[in-house]
Amino acid sequence: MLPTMTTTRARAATSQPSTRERILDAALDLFVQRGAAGTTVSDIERAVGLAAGTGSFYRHFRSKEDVLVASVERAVTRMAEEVAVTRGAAAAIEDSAERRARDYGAVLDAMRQFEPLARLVVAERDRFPELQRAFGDALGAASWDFGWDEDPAHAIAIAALAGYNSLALLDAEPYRHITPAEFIAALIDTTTRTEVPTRKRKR
Amino acid sequence: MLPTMTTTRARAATSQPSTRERILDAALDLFVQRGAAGTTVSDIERAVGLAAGTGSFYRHFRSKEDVLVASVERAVTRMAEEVAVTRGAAAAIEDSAERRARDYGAVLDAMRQFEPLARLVVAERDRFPELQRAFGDALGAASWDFGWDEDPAHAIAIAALAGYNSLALLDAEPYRHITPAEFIAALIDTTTRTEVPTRKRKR
DNA sequence: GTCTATATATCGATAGAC
DNA sequence: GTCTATCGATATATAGAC
Repeated sequence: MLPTMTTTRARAATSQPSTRERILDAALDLFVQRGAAGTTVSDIERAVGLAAGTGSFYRHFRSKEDVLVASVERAVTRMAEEVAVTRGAAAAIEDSAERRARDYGAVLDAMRQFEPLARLVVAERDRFPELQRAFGDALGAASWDFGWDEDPAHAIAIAALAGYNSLALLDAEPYRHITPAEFIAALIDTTTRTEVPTRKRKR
Repeated sequence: MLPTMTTTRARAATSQPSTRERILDAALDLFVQRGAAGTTVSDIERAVGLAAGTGSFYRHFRSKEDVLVASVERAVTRMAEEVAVTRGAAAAIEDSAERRARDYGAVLDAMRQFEPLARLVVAERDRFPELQRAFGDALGAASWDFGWDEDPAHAIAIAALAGYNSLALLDAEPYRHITPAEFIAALIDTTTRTEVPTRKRKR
């Protein structure tokens, strides 16, 4: 309401990010890398060029927990927006196989980006339930939602992408030696040859 | 070599676990739950019934990092042995579909067990590279190893199980509402209808 | 093998000068 | 908005009595 309150918004229109925003970015990096408990306020201050150990941080946030929640919520929202755009572009493609390849590629990219953030949320959600809620909202906004009964094969494909991502991250064999393109191609091939209009056997 | 050195092994044959072993168990639980940095030596002491704040812990381990590495290595080895046994039992089944269902069930169970440990390893592997090595060895011992070129459909199925596991853990839709049995059944169904000896079209 | 007591360091956070 | 200085709480770790 007061004139001075417009500072943040005014600066957002210019080039240089405010110290508050730089703290949000740097803090998230540290939280993801070392965990919330493993990150000190001094670390954050040092990362944004403030003198470590002085409480300069507290002119921008009320506590370490405050910046944890704020930074995760911001990052999760941003990523969800990007993913929705990328997947939307892929959805416009005509050819069926090509469209799936592009969509799966976009999904896998999104998972790669989301994964460090997801790890942080899972690790801290007991202490900060807000994080879990923000993450769930973001998944919805990213049009991550789809039915199981309508298309189980698609749900399985998405799960396979998620599994490939985390297994490759763990350096597990053979996934660490398979490229994303190879995996996606095989995935489409495996889940495609079912387009038979005839009813199948038992059950 | 000395007579007093046999204490640990001697007690292992009896009923009650030594304080050292109780520390290993309790510490791992805490590390998984709160992270390494979020767990204090006092927490560990309290969890095993020692007075918190006194340094009794240090009569059994030289440091917190010491018990972190030791507890993860022990747990990872134990789990790998259990998994190998369970999967071995499933491999003896005659019927193909039934064997796959049992094997996938065993794999999924193993993933559920391994997952908290895997999270801890991924979170701390930058600071403790030994953990990553121990985890990799365990994956090998658990007969987690298989080829991509020989059977990509199987590799995709394993990835799908891993993805289902982590997505359900994230409370993502629709996976949180699908039971393991349902998912496995659909997975087998999807990756099965390909047993056609005839060559398929293009490429 | 467990406790008391304590050394030493670091953490989150605040008050106040500039 | 940033720094100096500092408080109070808590952390790892050690020495020594029992």
